[in-house]
Amino acid sequence: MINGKREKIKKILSEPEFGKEVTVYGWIRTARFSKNVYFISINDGSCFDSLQLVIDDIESTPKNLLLTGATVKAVGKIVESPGNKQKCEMLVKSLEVIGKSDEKYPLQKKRHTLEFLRTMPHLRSRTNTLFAVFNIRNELARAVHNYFQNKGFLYLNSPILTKSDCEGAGEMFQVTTLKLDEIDKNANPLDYTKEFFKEPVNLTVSGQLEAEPYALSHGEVYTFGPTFRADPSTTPKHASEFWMIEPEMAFYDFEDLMILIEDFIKSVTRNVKDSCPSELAFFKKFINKELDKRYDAILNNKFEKITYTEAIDILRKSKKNFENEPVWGEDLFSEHERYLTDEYFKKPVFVTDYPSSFKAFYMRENEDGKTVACLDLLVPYVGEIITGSQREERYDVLKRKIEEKGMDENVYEWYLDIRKWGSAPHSGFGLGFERLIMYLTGMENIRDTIPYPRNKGKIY
RNA sequence: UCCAGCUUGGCUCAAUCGGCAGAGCAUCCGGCUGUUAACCGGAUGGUUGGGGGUUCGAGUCCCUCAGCUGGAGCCA
Repeated sequence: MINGKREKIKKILSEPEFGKEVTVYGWIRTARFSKNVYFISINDGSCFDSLQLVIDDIESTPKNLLLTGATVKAVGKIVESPGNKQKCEMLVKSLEVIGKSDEKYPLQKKRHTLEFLRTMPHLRSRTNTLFAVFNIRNELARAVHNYFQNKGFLYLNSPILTKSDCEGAGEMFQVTTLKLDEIDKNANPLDYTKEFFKEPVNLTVSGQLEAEPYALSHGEVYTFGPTFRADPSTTPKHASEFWMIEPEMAFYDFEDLMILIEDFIKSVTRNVKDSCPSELAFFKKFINKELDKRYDAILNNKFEKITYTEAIDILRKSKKNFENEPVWGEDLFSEHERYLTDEYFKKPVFVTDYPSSFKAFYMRENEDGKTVACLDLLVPYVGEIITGSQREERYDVLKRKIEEKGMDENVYEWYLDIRKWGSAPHSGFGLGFERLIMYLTGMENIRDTIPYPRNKGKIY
């Protein structure tokens, strides 16, 4: 028995029982050797902080095996530490290297660049930075589930393989069992009779359309799963495979939607702040000195609400020299969004009621006939993290919009059905999980918030 | 897809006008009475991303290819 006799470092550090002899297993982060005593910091994965092992009996300790990255088993007594960086440490009675390392081990104890670490996703989670990122990611996931579960939302597993394209949410990955070099590319239309599903199927770009029907049976639902977009972008904010949280709620109008989003973001942010103090202290020290301001911006502010029309007005009145002139009827550019969040408001901003011309067909048409009840939530430094809207629940209006946008009505028959029978006002939004992680950790590249990132031209 | 920048020991970076490729860390050896990403002394380690060109001489200039990074667009 190993695990049954193993004490986790998290428990030792959080509730130390001085004088107790325990057995720990872990990986060497740093080792410091002086004449009469060795210090080894080990991490066992149970928490961000390491345990310091103090070795007095240096005669029988194989110093040359105590390399960064090696796995050790240590038995010893937990004592108060005279050093000021930790409150307790282990006086080692016996130490055994059970998994060797060597001089080729690529991780040094000094800082590496994140680009270098990206080349080794199988090892980088052993570094402080990535270790902390994935702890935050886990806490945030827990917080998301807790939030919706406590509110009685149904966790819906929307399909990964799907026929729907969510109308231009992004480029799709087509899934096929056919051998690409055996396909008759000249056939028009392509012959799908030999295809597995007998028709084209893609990886999902959004679970929203599939979630809406469940909102009209279960009232309040949310999805939380992987999403795939074959966009050619390789920007720090885009990944080909990322996770989205997509709640859909019946009997929520646009105002209800904004209240929920603000409460939700504040709740999960508070949760991360309270449960990951060691990680956040680390990020503040090494990644982003102004991390506190980001938490302040969310926790101690009412989110700003402006309409798209007001946003255009603010931008046009600003003295800022934009490369792209803000014009009503055209979408906001990145530089415009950045100005609003980073310079003008310096806190999260809802930009609402965009012109329907460049927004999706399912967004509910406003009384003016020109704009729709939609929102983007913009946050400082990261930009857009949420898109949401009240959904068009009126059968006739939705049908008209589908026609106007030149979409194939047959494909959306099922989607129209839920407006035909028992329709109800409903709203929903999509949150890019990794973008929130970026905001809450200060990490500047989405590839450093995903265990195994995927991008155009690169599958790590 | 477009634009810009970068590529030098295992890692992070220097190298002035085109003139002897260098430092810190890692590793190894030695030292140090409790260290904190320890410290002190020494050693090992290089076809300067690949290919081509200009030049007496190229890390440095030119062409080309590749990879990476950033920006734009698109989006979450």
